[in-house]
Amino acid sequence: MFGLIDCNNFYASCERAFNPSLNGKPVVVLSNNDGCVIARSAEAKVLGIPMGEPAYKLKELIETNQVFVFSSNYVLYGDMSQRVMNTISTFATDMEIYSIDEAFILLDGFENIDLKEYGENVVRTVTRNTGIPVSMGIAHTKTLAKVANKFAKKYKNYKGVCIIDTDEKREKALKLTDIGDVWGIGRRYSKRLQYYSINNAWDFTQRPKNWVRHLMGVTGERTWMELCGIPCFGMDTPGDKKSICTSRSFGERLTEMAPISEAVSNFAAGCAEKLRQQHSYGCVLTVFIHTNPFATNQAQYYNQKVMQLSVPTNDTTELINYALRGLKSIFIQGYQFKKAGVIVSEIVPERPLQGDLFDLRNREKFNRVMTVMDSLNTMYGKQKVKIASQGFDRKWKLKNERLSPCYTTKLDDVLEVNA
DNA sequence: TCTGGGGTCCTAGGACCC
DNA sequence: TCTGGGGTCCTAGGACCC
Repeated sequence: MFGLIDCNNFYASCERAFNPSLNGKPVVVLSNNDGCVIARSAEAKVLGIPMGEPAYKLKELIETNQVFVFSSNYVLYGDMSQRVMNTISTFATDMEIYSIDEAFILLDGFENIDLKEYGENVVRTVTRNTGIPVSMGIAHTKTLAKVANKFAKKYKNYKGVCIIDTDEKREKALKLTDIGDVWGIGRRYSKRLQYYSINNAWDFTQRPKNWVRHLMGVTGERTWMELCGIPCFGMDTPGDKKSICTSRSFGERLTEMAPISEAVSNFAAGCAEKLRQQHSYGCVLTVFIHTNPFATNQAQYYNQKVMQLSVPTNDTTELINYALRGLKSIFIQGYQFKKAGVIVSEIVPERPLQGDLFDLRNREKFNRVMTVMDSLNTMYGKQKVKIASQGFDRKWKLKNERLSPCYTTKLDDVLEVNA
């Protein structure tokens, strides 16, 4: 059996964990740049605030209902996620962290254990240890565990745990699950399936396998089988990233090269750091810039430059160099730029490294520089040491006017309790 | 005025090889 | 008039996830 533990309204719950006055109140968390809603507490959902809605469209609704609004604080959420995962890991020998707020665990050898009791214990313990409410779904396949998890969240008297372990329960659950809510069926397929009068997950399983294969390929076929109780997905051990992207929308529109160069330097540096963390090198670097696609009355420009690196690298200085050269080749004066980014792809392990016969760079030396830089930044804080082109102006910086404190990672932000 | 950021996998078709 | 059979690799686009 697979268990899926998923945090309830994760980002909103993180904000609440250290600010209990928010309990029972509507809370929303906004995306970078305070752009759109990416998390909502149950109360905010009741108010009809949709996921992904731009914040400015909700201004009135937010004011009249006294919704508490937060900029996203990924440092806090990342740290809270680790705490949740640490607790879950004490309950299982095989665990797969699937995203920032959910994890699968393998329930093998649990034949003589009361799964309901076990699940309730997991849910209770995680919530007690971290302050984050979670739910757990248990079933024979990952996709069914996902379905079970939705019911665990939906019905209070389940005490946060739902188990689908018989055909009767499976049929009942699938009949109550909209086709679009199935893991692996997104907006497009859900629309196409509805065209064939498939409205819920049960309808879907009643179609012949070949028909599904024809319409949706092997991925659809796998989902079909999983819903029928035949496992297609095992526990995954996520390997190294195959592409790494760092990109941001700017807090204000930029027209000049200088602040955009600074931003792009920082994005390249971010990619380099991520590469070093997973002990990989990148072989291709892409840099892109574009104007604001929503501003339809303005002149639009999008361009990107893809560059093959002469030697695979994870060196910040080298990647910044490429990125800035690429930027220079695509930047045009006269546009209001809104976003830029750097993507590193064709990622290979650090060793063995294929060198370049004519390479003049002292790679040993630069490697040591990077190692020292990383260790200084680990010890004294992010970006204590950086490359000059990363700059200090930060004209491109994000808008985040409603940022909560970093309660768990910054000494100055630690809560004070008056007793 | 104001609309996020980061990933994965699969498939079809074209170009090429013998 | 008639034009084989068997492969690989790459890329763009489409779908999905959180």
